[in-house]
Amino acid sequence: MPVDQLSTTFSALADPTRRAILERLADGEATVNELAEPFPVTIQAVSKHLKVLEHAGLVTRGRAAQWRPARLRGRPLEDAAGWLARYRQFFEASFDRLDAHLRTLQGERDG
Amino acid sequence: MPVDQLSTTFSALADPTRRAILERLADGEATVNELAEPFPVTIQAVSKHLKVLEHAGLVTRGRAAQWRPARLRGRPLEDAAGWLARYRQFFEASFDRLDAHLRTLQGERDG
DNA sequence: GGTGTAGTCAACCTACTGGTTCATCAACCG
DNA sequence: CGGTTGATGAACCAGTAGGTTGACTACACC
Repeated sequence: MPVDQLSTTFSALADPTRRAILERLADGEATVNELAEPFPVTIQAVSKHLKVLEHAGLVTRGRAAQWRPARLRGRPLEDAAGWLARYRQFFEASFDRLDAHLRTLQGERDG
Repeated sequence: MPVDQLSTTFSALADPTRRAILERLADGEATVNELAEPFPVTIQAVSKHLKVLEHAGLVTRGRAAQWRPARLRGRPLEDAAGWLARYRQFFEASFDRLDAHLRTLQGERDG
């Protein structure tokens, strides 16, 4: 029974169609029809997915004439990434190195 | 219909009990009874959660006498974090500014 | 071999999910 | 006004998820 924000977020991300929708929205806002185009499901199904994403705070909806463009909101993604970041020590090589590199860069700039 | 790895991972993370189990396992391996102790559910339910986590590749099980200790595996978490990292630009706070700053620096250098 | 402890299997129940179809609302356009 | 386009609402359905209880397997120890 997912009620907390993090559960809602991860749950929303657990569907490939919804992740694809978010990927599309990363390029800018889009209408339901535009979003539905690549998928072999009905518009209504996509509309439902958008409801889920909206409920999770991952998208907001605008209103322009008869269109209700969806726009990405990153906040919950940031929280999810924050939760995952606590397990960095269990990740293997590459990310660690990237992170170390970023820290080094930052250190050079700030120090 | 979550069949891909990422969907399986996010789906596994979408349950607060399972996330708590992972948090516990970050401190080292534990038996089913130890893992079940904090939760108001039966051992069987926790056993099921472990099955889900195992199926998602997030834990492996050992075998010592009648115990089957669970151990955290970070790999899928890394993949999930990798997916989320693509949305860094949509995060508001520090990372965003750092990123923008880095881009600016690079632009100055390259342009 | 019998008893206690750790854990899983199986059957079952309720609730939710992702999808459908059909109907409806809202806004533009001729 | 009437038709068309964009999108949602509602009812329904099959499958899955998370939980339970009860029975069972596996190992340890006397």
